[in-house]
Amino acid sequence: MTTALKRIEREPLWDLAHAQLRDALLAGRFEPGTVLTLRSLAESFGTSITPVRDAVTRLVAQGVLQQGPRNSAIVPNLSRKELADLTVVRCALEGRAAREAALQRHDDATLRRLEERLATMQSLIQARKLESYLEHHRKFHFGIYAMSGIPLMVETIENMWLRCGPVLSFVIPEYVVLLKGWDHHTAALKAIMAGDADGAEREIVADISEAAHYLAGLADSTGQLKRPSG
Amino acid sequence: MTTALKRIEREPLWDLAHAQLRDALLAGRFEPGTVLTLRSLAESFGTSITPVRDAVTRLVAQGVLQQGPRNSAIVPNLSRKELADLTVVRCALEGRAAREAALQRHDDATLRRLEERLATMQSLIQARKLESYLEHHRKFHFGIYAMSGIPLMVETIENMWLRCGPVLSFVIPEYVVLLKGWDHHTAALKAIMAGDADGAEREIVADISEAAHYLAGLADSTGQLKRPSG
DNA sequence: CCATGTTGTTTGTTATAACAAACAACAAAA
DNA sequence: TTTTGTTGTTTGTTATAACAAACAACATGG
Repeated sequence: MTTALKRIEREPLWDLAHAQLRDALLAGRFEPGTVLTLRSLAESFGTSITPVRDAVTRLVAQGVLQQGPRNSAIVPNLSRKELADLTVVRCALEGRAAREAALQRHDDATLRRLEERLATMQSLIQARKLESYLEHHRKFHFGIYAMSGIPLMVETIENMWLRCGPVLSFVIPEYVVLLKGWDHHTAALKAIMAGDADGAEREIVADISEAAHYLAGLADSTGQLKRPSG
Repeated sequence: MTTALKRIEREPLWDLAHAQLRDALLAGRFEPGTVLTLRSLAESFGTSITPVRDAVTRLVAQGVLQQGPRNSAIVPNLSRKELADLTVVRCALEGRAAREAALQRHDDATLRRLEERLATMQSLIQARKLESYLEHHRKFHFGIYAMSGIPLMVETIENMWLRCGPVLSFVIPEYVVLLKGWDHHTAALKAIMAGDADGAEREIVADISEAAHYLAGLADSTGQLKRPSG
């Protein structure tokens, strides 16, 4: 039976605020180092401070926002060391997820969808549509991780991506255009389809490591990552 | 210069509530499946609902508490599948942490402290002081993970431990007394001291896997983990 | 006896106000 | 000029009240 009536769901305001902040962080729309004040956020959302307080509390608990002095929430500015740490954790997690994905059977529809997305990504790069490329790039990675069949894994990896969200936008202009990581993506997918667990893990780890190595080059003398001025 | 005066810091009420709930969860003082209502928690803490709301929001954001219908917070009851997922993630994370720990040099004081703790754990088992054994067991594991030099790793692993906190108490009566996992602990520490990365990872993974295998045997026909009646 | 409608209670959500700590600007004294 | 004290503003914290949805108990009608 099909539901004739649409399900009633009144999403709480703090949930909407949380999602909006989350997307803004992931897209790099907040300059690293910015302090987010409850009242200004409340004003921009058109609500009282109570819902935005819940949202910010949640973000801080997830480690997405750093808590500065006086429990203020600031969008994190990654140092070279923090980026290296993030890379180690991401490699362990995402490498393992790719391995688990390779160990399981998948229906053709799922695999074909990923192949199509890969093709889309290539054309988006050549068309220099960088912002929508990043969206597909993200969905490609998480499409693989979802194939592990471990929701907790996906959730944890998502948390790591959120943490490097603000600096992730730094990578757009130069790195992506050079098709860096392109071969790793195709090789990883091919390995998963072939059931090659070692290969899948190796390619994903290589993809992450190389991107991190590129990003590390953007650090200044103090170790802080900076957006390339070009 | 040494600070002559102690730093002034008035911890927020919701931080205290968060810590108390966190410890109670980790110690298994809440029966899995219990729904935590804001007003009852507020009454037991002697505060208004605002601080406890912040604390609960944080716990839910961390995945420590599950959110049931009507955004209510319930202490999670792990299924066999969720335990298996948790085990995969923990092995990837904690195995890698042990590996990183083995790759670095450590001062003798740190290593000796861990050896002493290991001895303490053994005597606590033989004296059947199970609850304080678990405390030392936890500190031993995290002592190793801290030696990786990666705070993010420690933080993420801590999150995973929190998630299996409620059922972790199930393991106390029988498993620990049998000295299961004892050899893995000593072997892991020895491997780290010898700089044997492969061995360190292997032993930690074995420790986690065997405990998980034991726990999985406690699942009922529906897949829910139950406290042994004995 | 069962189904249905009503009502009261419980519970999360949101807004608002009062509060305290921190910070910035400015003024006054050395 | 520099330092110090004051003041006003900003900002997170907490309590409280009003609100709405969900649930349970009970009553009512078939």
